[in-house]
Amino acid sequence: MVRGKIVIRRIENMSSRQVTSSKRRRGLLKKARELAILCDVQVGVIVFSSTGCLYEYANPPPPPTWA
Amino acid sequence: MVRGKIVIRRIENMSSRQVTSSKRRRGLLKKARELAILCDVQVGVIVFSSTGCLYEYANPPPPPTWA
DNA sequence: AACTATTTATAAGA
DNA sequence: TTCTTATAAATAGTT
Repeated sequence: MVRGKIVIRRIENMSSRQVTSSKRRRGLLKKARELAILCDVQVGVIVFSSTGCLYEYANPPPPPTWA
Repeated sequence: MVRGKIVIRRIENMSSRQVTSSKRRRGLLKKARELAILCDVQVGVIVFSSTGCLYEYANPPPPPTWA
């Protein structure tokens, strides 16, 4: 995408795969947050990293109307 | 972000909110797919639109090693 | 739905 | 891993 566009294919080099993973994970969670706020929709994102860590985003649903 | 940057705040106009929602939803799902493929991680995304539709992306987990 | 001017995301490098 | 920077990608406003 940047200094030479890339092809969407598994990155073989492990260290660059991890670097890309953390960068893109941040981007994905940010986009999820923006979509939820801008458009007032419920969004959930989960990412299980290869190191066994869980990263997630979820926005709370609106309160029930009977409350 | 584009012809005048925007603030991340609920879009009040309903029709533009819906347009933005569908555009950004597509972008989010694409990013999720790219992260999963490039970095070989498990990703799940769900979006509940205000019209009651469900949009999702999930990549299958790797097969169990004992198989 | 298509276009396009800009902003944003990000690959590579430091 | 965090910062920089050049460039690809996403997208806000318009048509």
